[in-house]
Amino acid sequence: MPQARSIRGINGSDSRLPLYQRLRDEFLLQIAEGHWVPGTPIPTEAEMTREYEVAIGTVRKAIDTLVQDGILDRQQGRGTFVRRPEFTRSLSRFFRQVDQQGNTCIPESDILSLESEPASQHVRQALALKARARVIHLERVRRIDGKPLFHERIWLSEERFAALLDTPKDALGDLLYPAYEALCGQLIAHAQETLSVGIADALTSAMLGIPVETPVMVIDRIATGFDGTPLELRRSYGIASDFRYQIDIA
Amino acid sequence: MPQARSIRGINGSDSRLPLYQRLRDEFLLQIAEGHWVPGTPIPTEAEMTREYEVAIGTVRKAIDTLVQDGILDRQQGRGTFVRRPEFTRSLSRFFRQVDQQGNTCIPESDILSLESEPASQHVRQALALKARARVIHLERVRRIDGKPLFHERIWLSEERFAALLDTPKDALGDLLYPAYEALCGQLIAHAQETLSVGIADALTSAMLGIPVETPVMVIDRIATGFDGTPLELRRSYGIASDFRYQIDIA
DNA sequence: CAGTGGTCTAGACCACTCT
DNA sequence: GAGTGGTCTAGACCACTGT
Repeated sequence: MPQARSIRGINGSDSRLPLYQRLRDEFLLQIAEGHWVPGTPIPTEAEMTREYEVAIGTVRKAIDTLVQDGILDRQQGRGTFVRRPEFTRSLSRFFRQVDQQGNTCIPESDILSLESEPASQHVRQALALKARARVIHLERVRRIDGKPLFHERIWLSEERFAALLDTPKDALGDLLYPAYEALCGQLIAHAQETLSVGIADALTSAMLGIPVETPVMVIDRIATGFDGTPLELRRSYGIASDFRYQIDIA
Repeated sequence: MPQARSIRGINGSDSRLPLYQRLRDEFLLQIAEGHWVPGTPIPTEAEMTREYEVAIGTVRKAIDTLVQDGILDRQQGRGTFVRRPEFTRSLSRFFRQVDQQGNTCIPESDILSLESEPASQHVRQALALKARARVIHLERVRRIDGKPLFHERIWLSEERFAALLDTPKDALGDLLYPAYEALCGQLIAHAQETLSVGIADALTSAMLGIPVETPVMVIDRIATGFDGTPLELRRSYGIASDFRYQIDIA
């Protein structure tokens, strides 16, 4: 019988906070520390009730907030899981990405280069690297039916992602994040994207097949792990006229 | 003692749906029909418990979902209210709108023209107007500290907004939606915005003080009332280099 | 102070998934 | 059939707002 580690006093949480919020913090800790990982269900509601000595409604409310935030995923009859983030929600999905049959699809990835280089100051800051750290730099083009959609520049800490240097660049597939997980054990949990408008430089315009100095959408992304460490820095260039973004205001 | 109108059978809702979802639908109906309006609290949880003959937890869950969707607003000790939509969440807030003191602020509105005209086919469709209906067309520039931020074109059904034609255009103030409510009794509840990139035409470039053919962000907005009727069509042009949009992917 | 929403409990029963 | 999350109930007590 495991010791019930009552949530009421522990955990560093402000004990004036409602129980369900302290529970929520505790759950986030379990995820950040890697005790709960995507793929295996987290403990059942009944177990948590015993473990933390709270009512099941309180456990449910704590889980509710995390489900709401897209961090957990309930599956009736199966269990509750840590969600893999849905990068289909990226700003990049607002580019016209349909194939000849009219289906939305994942663009093909064509990696132009993959090499080690010293981190520039900007990259070192964004990835929180030590002085004189090295990074892996990828350049790639993403296409649908051969039509270029994005030109992308990506930087990764060489220390964490060294395994990529031993992999032929044509073997990485169309999606990088599964490769990060499989080859380097690095799980991407969150990302922050910033959209702005720029002007195509020589390389980008050549890659996208547009005249130089045409407007392009620029998407800057910083992707982080479950513990908040920045793992990937990415800049994507897309043709501005292919872009259309829609929101609802309630 | 009013008749308890049990939610269990009525309301056109599919009776296989959970109670709280049928309650939610019922609440949305109260809002759409104007029985619940912003400014006065909706009935208390205890009242609804009696009215619909359900447990208070079920009422709370129904309200929870509407609060989550930004439709209701709970205020402890005061009551629960129908929310006025926050148009501070518009895409337009992603333009650099700070004054000389560095504070975010509401741009000044300078109405260039306000006149009645026959609806074009595009406007008629967007506002769901009858054939040969007339519309009110506004053109305005929005500025901060005198610096132009947007050029806007706005169309409204003349039938609903006739009172605007009797108002001097300088008396409308910086925000139109309060004027719609005060002068025309038209409450904006939702809006849908679409962002794309275009090229400034002669008028827009003159209004924004930029060269012709410079890239501009184009925000198309359709704003609707609580019952879903489209009320306003709006197109805003802003300087692309002032634009920066940020999202989080969880 | 009365009345509101906010938190928490304790349990019943249902619907779904897997074996 | 055993075990999971989903729905619903009934009530206690707390925290905040207005008078």
